[in-house]
This record gives sequence, structure tokens and C-alpha cells, in this order.
Amino acid sequence: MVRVRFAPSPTGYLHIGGLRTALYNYLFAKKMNGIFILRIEDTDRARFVEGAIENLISTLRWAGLDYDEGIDKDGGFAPYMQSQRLDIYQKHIQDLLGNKKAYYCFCEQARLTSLREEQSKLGHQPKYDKHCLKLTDTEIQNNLENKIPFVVRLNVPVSEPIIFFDIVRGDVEFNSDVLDDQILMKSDGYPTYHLANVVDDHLMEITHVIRGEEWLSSTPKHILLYKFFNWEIPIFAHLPLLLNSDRSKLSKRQGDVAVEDYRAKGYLKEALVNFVGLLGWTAGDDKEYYELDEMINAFSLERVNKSSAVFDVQKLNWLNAEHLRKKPILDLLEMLKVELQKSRFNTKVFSDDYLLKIIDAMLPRVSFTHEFVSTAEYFFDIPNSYDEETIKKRWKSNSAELLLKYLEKIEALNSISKEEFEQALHKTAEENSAKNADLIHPLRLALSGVGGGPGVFDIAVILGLDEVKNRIKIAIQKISNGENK
RNA sequence: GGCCCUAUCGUCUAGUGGUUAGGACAUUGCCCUUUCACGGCAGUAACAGGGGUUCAAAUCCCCUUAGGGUCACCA
Repeated sequence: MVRVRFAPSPTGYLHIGGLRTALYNYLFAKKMNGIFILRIEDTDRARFVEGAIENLISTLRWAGLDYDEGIDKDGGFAPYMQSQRLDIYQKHIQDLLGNKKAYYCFCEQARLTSLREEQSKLGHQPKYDKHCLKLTDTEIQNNLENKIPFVVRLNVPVSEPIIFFDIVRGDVEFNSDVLDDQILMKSDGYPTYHLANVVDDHLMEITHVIRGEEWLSSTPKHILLYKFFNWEIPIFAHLPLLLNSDRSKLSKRQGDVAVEDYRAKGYLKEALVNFVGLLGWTAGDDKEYYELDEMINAFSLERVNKSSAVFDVQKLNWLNAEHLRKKPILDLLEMLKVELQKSRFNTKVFSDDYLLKIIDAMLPRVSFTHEFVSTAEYFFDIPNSYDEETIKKRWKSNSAELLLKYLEKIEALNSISKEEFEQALHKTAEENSAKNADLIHPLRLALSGVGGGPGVFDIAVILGLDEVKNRIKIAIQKISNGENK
């Protein structure tokens, strides 16, 4: 049974890279009919952020990545929060202490600092000098009894090759000499990541450790721990990193890195998940558009890329438009209503029928739901100004006169179809020996205030006869008299 | 700096010894459209460099270069 975990630390928002790590864990678990676990790595009390866990969970839920086991979903391996497992780490550190695979260290910060300075002055890699390893049992007992603060360090063996297998990268080899005697237990009694993650992964029966590449160089420490505990080593898969457009590590400095940022900007979860899934993985075919279940089906860790990937928002935007167009019309209706509530039109009431027509007309023209409102305000109110560029280009000396004639033509009718709007226009143009375009463009401007959008007769039908007549009158007055704005 | 990882169009990628090096986003042009999009068609655009191995190298090996990660009582 495959068991994988996403193990974030609750230091704030969910990073976009974290979303991808969670996604790959999720995809792999679902593909293998395994279990996807959410474990909270909150062993750093200084960095704990209030509300971060709740935020993490709700963001994961929003993305559709439901976990099978977690802090509120016990699968028999609780607790899933490391701060609640301190006794477990305590017990295991004693095992290590017992067979000298780890040792107490009572060194003060000052000594450590000067040691480090000395080493780097000599051009050496800063490393603990195993000073406290030489302490006798009685010295240790004394220190403990005198309540001298201590940490517990990993007793890294000298010059030992450490080789492990990684699904993404193959065999990776390190020499133990480059490893420091890592602190496993901090002086506050909390474990460090290295201890906690190994103990928990073993106890929670994690089969595959899927995490970011930033963990690759500390993996040998973890291997050492598995060996010291005499535990089976899980299979590792270190994911390539996500980069800014200048190829530096994806960071807040250069745009949005929090999933919530993208959510707030109106990105669809389907698009974000689709996009992020493709950043570092392909099925090997040309498929770019994925629903979540399709991605589960196609996913494999073997096809994860080795090289890091630049987060290109252009492609995300395209995918967002693609996913938007695949949405059921009633979903779009609800989303439009939400956008309307957030807009300056939130006091106005529109019928579902009216909104549905707008969606139908605008869908090929938008990439985001908020664009139903922002790029087509004329459906929700009379234009309060007319685009100057378009006036310059399309409003001729005879425009007002032609529109007036057109108005007369449709004035007589009491209801009207797209065809009738169009025929009336053709007839008006003909009778005044003008081109259709001479009327169409001013009409569009009068109705919408802008130069682009759905077909002008479609707009007219959606707005309705009375509104069309009204807007023509107002436009003639405002534009002809230079009262724009 | 030590160690580790990586290297195909601007970007995401396909490619596992023999391909006109393919696709997608972006970009350019054309068509459709009396507008703007969508859509369709076409175009520009890549194997980091140098050595090997081989009849044959984007593909295997080595070196160089470049980028990234990591070297905490952070994860």
C-alpha cells in the first residue's frame, strides 16, 4: 500500500511550489490507490504563524486536493501534528543516545560561533568538532543534573559513502565528511526537521517521500538516521524547483507566490492545478489541458523532469481561459453574480436570463470571470463616457444624422429581433446612400461606449429595444455636442 | 568557496544512437469577422561550448561554462 505525505510547516500561506508538491503527492497516491496524508511540521515554535494551519487546509481543499489522513482525519497514525508527538521523538532519541549514534552537546552559542569563524577563516567548511562526544558519562550526568542547556547531535561517521536512490535523479552519492553533526533535538526539547521527518515517515509507514529539491542535500542525514534506527528506507523523489522568469528561485519579490494570491486574482483552481502539474511533468504526449482525474490517470513519478521550471504566467492565463470555457453555464452564472456583487453594480438587479445572454456573448472574449464585468460594463449600465480613440476613428460628421434615421426606423416597432435590427440598419444605410459600416460603428459606440465586443446586433438584442433607443438618443446628444464626460 | 543537482525554441516541454529536432504558450502574418475576441492556416525561433566513443550523437562518456540547491538550536 502506497502511503505519501505532504508535510508543510505552518509559517503562513501555501506557496505555489508547495501546491505542486502537494499535487504530485496527491496524484501519485490516487494513481496507486494509496493514501495521501497531510502532516503538519510545526517543530519551530519561533516561526509558528497563527491561523496558518487553517489557511493551509482550506487552500488545499479549495484546490481539490483532499487528504485521506490528517489532523482532523485520523487513519490510525495520529497525531499528525509534530508538536503533539514530542514524547515519541524523545523516546527515539534515547535509542540513538543509547548506542552512541547521537550524543549530548552542551556547547554554548559563543563557542559554536567562534569555532565557525575560525573554520571559515581557514577556508574550511563550518562543522561541529565533536567536542562533546568526548564527554564521559559522569560529566554528562553532572551537566544534566545541573540543568545545563543541551542539544542532541547526530554522530556522523567519518568518510563513509552514502548512496541513495531517487526516482527523479537516479543514484545520488554523498560522502559523510560533508555532513555536519546535525542537531536532532533542540534545547527547547523540540526535534529538528531531520529527526522528526524520519521518525514520522517511518511510524506513519510512508513508502515514498516526494518533496522539493531543496531537501536533496540533507537526504544523506536522513539516510544515516534510517540506518541507525535500522529502519527500511523509503523511496525518494526530489522534485525540481520552480523559478522566477530570471531563473532565480520563485520568490515573493518577483510576483505572487501564494496560492491565495492567484485565487484572489480570479484564477480557477482547475487552471492553476493543471498548470502547476505541467511544471515538471508530462505524460509524454501533446496533451496540455487536464481535468484532475485525467491527470491522476496519466501521472507517474518516472516522468517527472530533472530540471527546474520557470513559472510562466502567460500559459496559466491561457489555461484559465480554456477551463473557463469548459465550465457549465450555470456555474458561470453563479460566478458572474459573485463578480457583480463585488462590482459597482452590486445594487442593481439583473435576471438570470439576461446574465445568461451576456455570458453567451462574452465567453469567447474573456479569460477571467471578472472580465465579464470589467470588459462589458455596458451591459450593466449606460456608458458614462465614450472611448475617445473610437470616436476619433468611427464618429463621422454624418454619424449623428444616420443614427437619428436609424432611430426613426426602429421607433415604430415595439419588439425587435437581431434580424430586424440588422435589416433596419441596412435599409437606413441604403436610403441615405451610406455604407453599413458608417452606421454600424457609431451604433456600437452609442450602445457600448467602446470599439470592441460582441456583434453589435447581439448587443442590441441583449439590451432590448427601449434601451437601444435610449442609448442612441443620449449618444447623439453627448458625442455631437462634445459632452463626452 | 565545498558538496550536490541541472542544461532542447523567449517559456513549458517531446525526444532514450539514424527525426526535415515535434507540440503548447507567447510572438508575427494571413483567413474568418462590417468591431473585439474565439477559431483556422502559415511563419520566426532551440539541442550552452569543447573534446571523445561510434559508420552514425540532442541522445553515451569526459572537461569547461552557466544556472540552481545546500552548507542554522528554519523547515
